[in-house]
Amino acid sequence: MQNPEALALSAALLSAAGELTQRINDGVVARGFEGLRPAHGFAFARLSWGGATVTELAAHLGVTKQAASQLVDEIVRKGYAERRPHPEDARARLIVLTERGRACTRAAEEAAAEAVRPWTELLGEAEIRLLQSQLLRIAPSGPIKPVW
Amino acid sequence: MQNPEALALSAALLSAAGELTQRINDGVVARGFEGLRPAHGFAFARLSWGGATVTELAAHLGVTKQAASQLVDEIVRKGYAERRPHPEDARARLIVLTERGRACTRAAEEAAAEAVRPWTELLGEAEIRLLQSQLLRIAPSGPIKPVW
DNA sequence: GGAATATGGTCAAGCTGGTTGACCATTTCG
DNA sequence: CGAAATGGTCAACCAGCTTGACCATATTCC
Repeated sequence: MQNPEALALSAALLSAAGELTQRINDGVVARGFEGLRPAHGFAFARLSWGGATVTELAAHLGVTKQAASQLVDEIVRKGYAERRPHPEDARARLIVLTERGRACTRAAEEAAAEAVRPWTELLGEAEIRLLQSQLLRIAPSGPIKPVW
Repeated sequence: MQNPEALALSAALLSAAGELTQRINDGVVARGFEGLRPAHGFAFARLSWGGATVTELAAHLGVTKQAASQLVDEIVRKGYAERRPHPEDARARLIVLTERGRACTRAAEEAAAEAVRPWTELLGEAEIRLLQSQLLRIAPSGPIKPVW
């Protein structure tokens, strides 16, 4: 792949990612969950799988544990999650989603499906599946970081 | 496409985009251009096509013109661009890249090619081309926004 | 032509979301 | 047991953006 092509690929990837994030967040807000930013969505994604500690969340989001703690403050204050004592470590606290938090996660899934739909119409079902499989092979499993 | 799949696709897309941004920026820094953030790269991309006004840049980046003006201050101070009087409008100024700015743009192209290389090895040349064509069809041409 | 309005740009102040550094409670290791 | 490591929070600070006010030049319209 030549240089300018690689840059075009990168720009397209970033542009698509930004658009998608925006649409998902808009969709979540439209479903009645206010005061949320995309970062909260990524936190929910991690929490929905059995909860997590602040430190685990920080690693997942690629920020300091102080920043993660602030974010947890926020979603707790808004009723999406709660801090419980950790069952195996008295130092730690387990952050778990409330029912409202789980409802919000489902809303995000719906919004994502809705956001992807125009792409499916554009590329067709088969190509979307291929795209997904390519991206899954490419995507690192490390922390999810903002694009810039 | 079912809900959880759409979310998985989104996560993969965002993850890949974040990783790519990081690598390109690292590559640019490694080539000796310091003090730059990914946002600067997107500004350069717009400027390299004949320059732009602050307002045009702001629209391209999806920020206020004040924010764009600050960003221009920065890259001017660091020697990547300069403000010239606009040839057709005495109110406006045309921001153009300096030779150093163009060199940095070339470095970004190299870094992008380098960042994409492992993906080419993973998927093969043909699939990468397909991926690019899919993304180009999907990507909106609107402002480039951060992923979250 | 000239007043009214729109547009390009900058300055200043403030907010938000992150950082670093210090600290306490608890756990783990030697 | 004591020392070091780990989970978490508090506090102070900082970068990058926003809003609001303002000036200079262009454009519109009578």
